[in-house]
Amino acid sequence: MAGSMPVSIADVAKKARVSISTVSRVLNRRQLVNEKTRVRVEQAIRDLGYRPNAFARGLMLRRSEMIGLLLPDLHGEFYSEIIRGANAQARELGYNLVLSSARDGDDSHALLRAMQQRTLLDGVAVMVSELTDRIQEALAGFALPLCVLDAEVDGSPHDSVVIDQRQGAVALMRHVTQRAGWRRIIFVGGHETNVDTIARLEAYLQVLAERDLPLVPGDVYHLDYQYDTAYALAAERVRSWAGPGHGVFAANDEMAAGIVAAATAAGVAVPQELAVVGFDDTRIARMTRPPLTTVRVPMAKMGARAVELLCQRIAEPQRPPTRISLQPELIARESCGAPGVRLRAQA
Amino acid sequence: MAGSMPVSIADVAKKARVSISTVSRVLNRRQLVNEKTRVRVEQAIRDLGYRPNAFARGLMLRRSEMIGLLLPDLHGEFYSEIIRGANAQARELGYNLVLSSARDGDDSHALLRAMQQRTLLDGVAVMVSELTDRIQEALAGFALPLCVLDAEVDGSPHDSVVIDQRQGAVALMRHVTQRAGWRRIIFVGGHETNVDTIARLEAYLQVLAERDLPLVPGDVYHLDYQYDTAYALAAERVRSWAGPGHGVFAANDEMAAGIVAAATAAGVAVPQELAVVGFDDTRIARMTRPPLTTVRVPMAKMGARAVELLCQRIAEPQRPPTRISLQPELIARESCGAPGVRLRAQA
DNA sequence: TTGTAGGCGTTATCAC
DNA sequence: GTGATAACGCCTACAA
Repeated sequence: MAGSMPVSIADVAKKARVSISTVSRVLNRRQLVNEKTRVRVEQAIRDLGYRPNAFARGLMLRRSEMIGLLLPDLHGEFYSEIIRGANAQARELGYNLVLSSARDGDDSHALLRAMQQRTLLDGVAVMVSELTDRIQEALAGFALPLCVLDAEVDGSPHDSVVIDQRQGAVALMRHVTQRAGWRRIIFVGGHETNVDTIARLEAYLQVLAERDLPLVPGDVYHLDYQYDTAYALAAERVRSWAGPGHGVFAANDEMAAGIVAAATAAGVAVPQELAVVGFDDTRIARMTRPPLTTVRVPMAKMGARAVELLCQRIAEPQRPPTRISLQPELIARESCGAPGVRLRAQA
Repeated sequence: MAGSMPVSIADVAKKARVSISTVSRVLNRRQLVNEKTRVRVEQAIRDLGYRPNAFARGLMLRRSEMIGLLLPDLHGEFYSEIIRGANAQARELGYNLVLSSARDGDDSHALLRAMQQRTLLDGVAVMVSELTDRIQEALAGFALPLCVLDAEVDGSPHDSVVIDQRQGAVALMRHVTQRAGWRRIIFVGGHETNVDTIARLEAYLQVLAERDLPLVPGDVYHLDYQYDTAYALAAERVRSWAGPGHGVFAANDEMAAGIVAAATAAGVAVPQELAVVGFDDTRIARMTRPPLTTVRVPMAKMGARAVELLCQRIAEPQRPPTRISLQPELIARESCGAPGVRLRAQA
């Protein structure tokens, strides 16, 4: 079958006793070639195990059918689901997905540079978790088709798909204050510069004000979205947090689960002595005991829509920027202590 | 800055009043270039916003610095961790990672074909969960450097990194039969053709025989590795499974967690009335109540080592095939009912 | 319907 | 040190 030395279109042409262009036609516009010749060429292709060279092809066509997906991290189900959705949609549209993630020291800004530097990508979908100046700058000067996930960039000329975090977080906060009767709310977020944390904290402050609840600065914590860290913090603080009408708003389900586990381990009953809610509705929310009240974020959909937008722009570079806003959904379960609220079936 | 029309190396050369070759030399820093000319060229590059065309470059160099990672699925932490490890290692070695996964109808075999068809990949790391004839065939005739994950392919000429599943599963089975005193063991695996399930089932049978325990055909189930499916099955069967010395060996942690949850919901105490163990030691294992006894599979490491092997082969195509076997590790927690066994600290 | 020839943007091999 | 020039493998007018 496949010889070990690279076989080119010229080899096929010779073997089929036709010209190079005819082989090319067979490869691309099959209809424009005589039936008999086509069969002969196809036979030669098979015999030689010929595979068109994608570099040469790309050099002419100026496209690789590859798009990049740049994520701030790869840890946990949140990103995993985005990848899953993006991958499925990319395949659907005939693209391959090139994955990359900020890691350790080097931030997204450096990666953005690298991605457009000597790259074969037709475009990039990028999720930024912090909007530093350098990142804004990198986005603004980006040379490839671009789609921004999750972050709101003011006056951005790029396509973007965002979650209406504010709305979801407000709904959650109203639920716990109105339905579950929380009066003291501990906020446990990610890093202070994280865009998601910022949006959720804003909602926290807004509803606190709405309900005339005092803002206690010491009740706002900034961690890193990880289970373990939240567990450790809660293990230390949970007794001081506990009390009637007290609850924790964790900025994601992982941290919420860690807090529930730490509370339970410390003998603090959830939700009776300390209620807890999370965010994202990853699978861990249902597996926690009690199951977490949370806000469902359509992660896979977000990935899929971003890829879709990106591919549309690649196909039609001049179209006006589109912004897709995905609505999150309040998922009321038992960890918040609201009486008998079951908005949907639970596993 | 960057003009909108593609600027080539020729433009840079003209602007810097040098030849194309000199620009190329500046770019690749191989040979010495006069300091003054170098500066002039670099200035021109900046002024024009020149980025070398990766296709043309690849056409000459015959490499893209991209490697593929082909997974059977993208669902859940298992694959997510493999991706994470692979991505980190790829970056480390200067490669980009192109992700792909079998989805719905089209199996890995079709994907393998597609990947080498018109692709710019320097090599592919592939994880196969079923060793059908078509897949074996696709692997055997693969034209690119290849590294196989997880599956044992007899007499394979390829590099591979595998987990010694058998050994891990045997250790687990011995633990539950000897330390925890199980005498009836329900096995809940993935699909019958799944390579992991096969290995774990073999260990199950082996230790059953070792311990002179009867094999009850009705006690072997084949599901799909999902939490929900396992929950549903257990919800229905858990009362008939319960009993002193009875336990469930689930082939992954997700299913084990589902079974624990279903048992708890049905009022069957874990591990007193029904013990449960899982496999993989994903994070869910620690979060389950009681925490799961399981076998730790170094998923991220598996991904990283596969990429490493692959890149070594790309660099040195003629080297003899390497096979890396990673050892799993028994993690004894509380769900198995063994008395006071704590091999390691728990979160 | 098929062939010829030019070009895509690099790198590599020579000369100078 | 630097500059022509020939590959690399493919696509696509244009000609036949």
